[in-house]
Amino acid sequence: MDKSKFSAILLHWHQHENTRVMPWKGIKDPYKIWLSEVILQQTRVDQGWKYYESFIEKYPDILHLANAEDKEVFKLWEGLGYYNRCKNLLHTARFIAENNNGKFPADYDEILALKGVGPYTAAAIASFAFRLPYAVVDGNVFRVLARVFGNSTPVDATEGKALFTSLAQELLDKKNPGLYNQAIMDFGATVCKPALPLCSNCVLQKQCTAFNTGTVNHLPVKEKVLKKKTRWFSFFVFRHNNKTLISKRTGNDIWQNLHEFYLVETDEKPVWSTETVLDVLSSQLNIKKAEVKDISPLISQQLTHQTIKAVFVRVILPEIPASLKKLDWLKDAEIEKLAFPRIINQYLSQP
DNA sequence: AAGACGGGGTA
DNA sequence: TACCCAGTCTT
Repeated sequence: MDKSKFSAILLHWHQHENTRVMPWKGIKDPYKIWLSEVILQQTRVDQGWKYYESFIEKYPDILHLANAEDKEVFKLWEGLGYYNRCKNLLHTARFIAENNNGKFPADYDEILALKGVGPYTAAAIASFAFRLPYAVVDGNVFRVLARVFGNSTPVDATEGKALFTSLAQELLDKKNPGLYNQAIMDFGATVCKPALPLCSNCVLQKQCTAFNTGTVNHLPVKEKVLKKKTRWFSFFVFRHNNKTLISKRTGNDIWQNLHEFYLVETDEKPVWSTETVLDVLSSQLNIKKAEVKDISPLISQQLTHQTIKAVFVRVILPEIPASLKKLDWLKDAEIEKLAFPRIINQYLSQP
């Protein structure tokens, strides 16, 4: 592949054949670019689209976001996953509001230093909003470059990341960095797709090493294997006087900053009956008076790296025991304002 | 360098 | 089910 022709072919394709439309495409407002890029980290465009629109509607500029309450912003992020993105989003909005008078930094290194902004997002903001010559390297770029240049260096290791970043930077059209970055990502997403790429109709077919050697389906190469585990959760839905016990998740675990019911995690599948539940309540929480309303069937949720299997046990407490007094007991109207993991919302939305 | 972090689409 | 998605942060 002739490197000097690569960007020209891509830009030509972008101008004449690329019909991909997105609400943030072509805009220059760094706040909106930043927001869209954070939402799209490890997230499909279709999935992030609605979230972007509701964020822009509610927080049209960075000061609106900076002044929002955590609870409200997390509720808007609910369901999108990778919730630390939301935490960092708020942190950065407030940082820019306080330290830079709400003005987004226009320098690559300053942008990269922001929390939640890595090399990809910094290059995207720098090129789209400020026309700076930084090449984006995301999953699309890894795939397109690995195939076109027939490079089987693993993209998920340090060497491969450096190699493809350097190659991307070399190929970047320095006069149109934003346009070029947009082009290669759209190309990767719509033509040079992970599965069933549209090679027969590809403008790079003649120059593509992978196509010419029949290795399209073997590139890019990844070497890391995902380890999966299964976890067993028992959520106790404690009710007392129309209030429910709700806690906020903290610590180094999934769903940080989201809310949940009183959780007991076990190493094996829990086998609950009214009797065993009452035993556990008595021995662990010193609850002597309780009515076990019902025990849900096992509900399963597949995450990327773990399978969650959860049971929900509804318990009516005639009085709040000392062991649970300091926790938050909330009315339904308050609960509706909080963000919950999908598996809990799934349970709550059941008839 | 390796692991952790969600939820959904596709084959 | 396995893999991937406009990646980043922590250990």
